[in-house]
Order: sequence, then C-alpha cells, then structure tokens
Amino acid sequence: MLDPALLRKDLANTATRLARRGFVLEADRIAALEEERRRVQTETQELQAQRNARSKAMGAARAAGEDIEPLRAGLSALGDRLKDLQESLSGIQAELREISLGVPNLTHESVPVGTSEDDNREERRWGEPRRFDFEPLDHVDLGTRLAGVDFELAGKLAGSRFVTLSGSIARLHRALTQFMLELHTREHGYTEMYVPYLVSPETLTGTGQLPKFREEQFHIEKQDYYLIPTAEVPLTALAQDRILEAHELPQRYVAHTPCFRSEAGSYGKDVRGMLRQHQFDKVELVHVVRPQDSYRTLEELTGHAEKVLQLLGLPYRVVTLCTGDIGFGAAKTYDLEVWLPGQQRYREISSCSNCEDFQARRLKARWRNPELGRPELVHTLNGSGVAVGRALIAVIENYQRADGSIDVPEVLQDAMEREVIDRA
RNA sequence: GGAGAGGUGGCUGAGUGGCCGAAAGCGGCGGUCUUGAAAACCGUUGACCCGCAAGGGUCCGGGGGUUCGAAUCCCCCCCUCUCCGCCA
Repeated sequence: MLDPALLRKDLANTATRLARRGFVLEADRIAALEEERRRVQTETQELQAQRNARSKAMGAARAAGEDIEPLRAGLSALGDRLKDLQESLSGIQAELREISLGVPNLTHESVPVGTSEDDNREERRWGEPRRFDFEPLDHVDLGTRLAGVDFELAGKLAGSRFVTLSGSIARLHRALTQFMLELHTREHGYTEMYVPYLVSPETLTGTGQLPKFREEQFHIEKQDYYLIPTAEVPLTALAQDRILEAHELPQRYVAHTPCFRSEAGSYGKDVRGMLRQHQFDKVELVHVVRPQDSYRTLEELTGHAEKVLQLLGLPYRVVTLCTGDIGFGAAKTYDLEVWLPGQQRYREISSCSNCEDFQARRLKARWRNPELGRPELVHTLNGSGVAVGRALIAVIENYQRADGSIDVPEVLQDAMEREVIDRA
C-alpha cells in the first residue's frame, strides 16, 4: 500500500508515476472520496467531542442531584446523528481502503521504463553457455530416459502441471535444497525458519497477493486458508503488527517450502516440462531492514542468490525488471535467469525485490527509529535463493552427457554419493 | 470431539457503568549519588487518525447491541490455556 498522504496531497503526480508501470489510477474518484471523507470525519469528530463533554457534564449533574432529563433528550438526538455520520465515514474509509489495496507500488528511479519483458535491462552475465558436441536434450527427455521424472504418473494423481520425481532425481532435488539452505545459513547469515504453508487471508493481504490476485491462489474452502504461493508470505509476515527495536534489525530469514500457484491465465504457457507447476519447492530469502539500508541490502540479497548458481556452475544473467514487467508490490526487482540448453535461452530462476515500505504498511511492520522518536515502517525484501525445481532442470540440462546421463555438480557430489547419474 | 478458565499498555497484572488511555510492579529512557559500576532515590515512558498549528478524535482480542455515557452489561465470532477423549 502506498502512503495515503500521496493520494491526498500529491494525487496527480502519483497518478503520473503509476502510469509508467501501466496502472491507471482512479484519481477523480479518489479526490471526491477524500473530500467527502474529510468533511464527514471533521463533523464526526466535532460531535464526538460534544458528546464526550456533555456526557461528562451529565455525570456531574447527576452526582449533584440535579435534574438530568433535559440534557438526556438533547444528547439522545446527538447520538442518532453521530451514528449516521459514523456509518457514512466507515463506508467512505472502506471504499478508499479497497482502492488503495489495489494500487501497485511506485517504482524506484533506477528502474527502466517499459511495457514488457523485452524492455528489461540486462545488468551482467556470469559463465559461458556450454557448447555441446551433440544435440542437447531438454529435461523432459533426459528425465524420462532416466526414468526419474514422470508427468503422466503425477497427472493420474492430480492432473496437469504436477510431476513426480523418483530415485536419483528426487535425491538430486533434495540435495539442491539442502545445499542452498546450508549455504545461506552458514555463509550468508540467515536464520532458518519452518513456517505454515497455509495462511489467513489477512496475511496474504499484508504481503500484497490479496485482494488483487485471488485467482492465482489456491484456497481451502472449508476454513478460509490459502496455500502459500511463496515462502515470502509467511516469512515477511513474521514482522506483522510488530514494532522492532533498532538492535533487532536487520532480520534475515531463509525457509524451504513448497509453493502453490493456480497459474490461472497461463494456459498454454510452458506446458511442456516442470518449468511451470502448480506445486514447486523454493528456498526463499527475506530481509526486514531499516529504510536507509534497503537498496544496499537488495544488492547483497541478489548476490546471495547468484552465489547459488555460481557454486553450481550454472551460467546466468541478471536483469532489472522494467516498469511494465515488475511485480505488484516491488519498487525494484532483479531477476536471475539461468541458461537452459534445452530451450537455448535464459529463464527466470530467482527474483529479488525491494518492496520498500509497501508490504510493511499493509502488515503494520515497524521499528523504533531512535532519531524519529516514534515508530517508523520497515522495508522488506525477498528473493528466491533459488527455485529448486528450476535449479533441478538447469542442472539436468547443463550437465547432460551424450549418452543421456548427468554429471553431478561438484558441490553436490558428497550429498549424492556419486559423480554421475545414469539411472533413476 | 467433551468440560472448564481466560484474552487489558514492551511484560506481569489491577480495574464490574461516568472521577479510566487505564493502578501497581517490572523493563526502557533521563538524572542524583559513585573513581567506575551496581544498589538506592527522583523524574519520565503506549499506538493510531485528522489538522500548518492550536487542538480534537479513536483504540482495553474482533464484530454487533443496550445506554446520555461501556475496558466494565448483553449477543456472536476468533484466539490462548488446563483437563478428558482421539491422534501424526
């Protein structure tokens, strides 16, 4: 959520900035509601002050044994009027809130302006895409040959966009997860968390998935829970309704969780393989920091995700998402795109975002700034460190050999207890 | 699932209709004392909203009701704890 003051005092400018990311702000509607809100709120508060004063006087009069009936009649009428006003006020406020919850974050000035992923800005590349002296296969063919990846089997259980992994491939998936968790906790200073995979609608609203992206969530009807689309949701919400002391910041969390996405609206996109699934695992990194630290932290966080790919020896590039491609709550996002020989292109494997105070405002996540002498919103950041399923794909495709077997990246060989996977 | 107890400020915990945004203690902050520290003593210490400000308003788990007036009375919901049953 944006600072409400922006919609009150700097509406036109805010609308212009939002237009850059392709969002049309209902400025007229907001201006009208604000004006009415101010009028009704002022009157409400005046009447409340009157009621408080006169009720108090009435208490005193009664104690003094005076006749209070005339006073009572006047106050009763005032109470009725007040009730109407309060109803009207809360209606206006609810509508303003509803609008505000649907407004995306403002982007940082360093974010390139654009309309699609074609306008994203490449920042750097790491590693050379491998040259094959044979025709490389994609992970579907490789996995099927090894009998370790099965979409049909999963289809029988749950339908499309699910997969089963077995034997060495399942183990490779686990080894990747373990490797990432160890790296981030040992080398990068994160605190490992185990968190709920089901969360309340309030939590999902706090991190920005609701109300706008309800269609993309899996919802448990019976109890009004949502399956988390990413561990960003529970990890960031750890700061919900808190006022953290200065010495408690920064907080950095890592968690390995499954992620659930309905992928509504992506029909026909990435239907082959396990690039886009209803369920996938991810190791997620979340920072809660002082506002002045958030952009430095974004670079650090991105570096932590990059380290995973570097140690795995996977070529990748870093792009800054443009205003047309960036996510709802982010002010700035770096995507890490790993090279996939099966597709001969770079594909997203991590997304690292600074949400500034956008989520913090929704979550009421604050800290005690000693310089301000009052609570101030924190900044929150999140990044995949990295998507496990996609890392699995990248390893399989990049480390394939002519005979269809897979070399095990060095950093995983101990965990895998082998150097080559030649069958599941 | 059954029975009971309870949700008040950073924490513990008083408060059963107006004098309560709320006692007291702890913790925090400032000071006195001290070579320094501790102890002791004194003072101070919630969040949010509107407003340039002065000031006003809201908040005692959430929602609704009674009343001139609700932390306090009534109703619904949520959560926590204890015991029993079941169970990974």
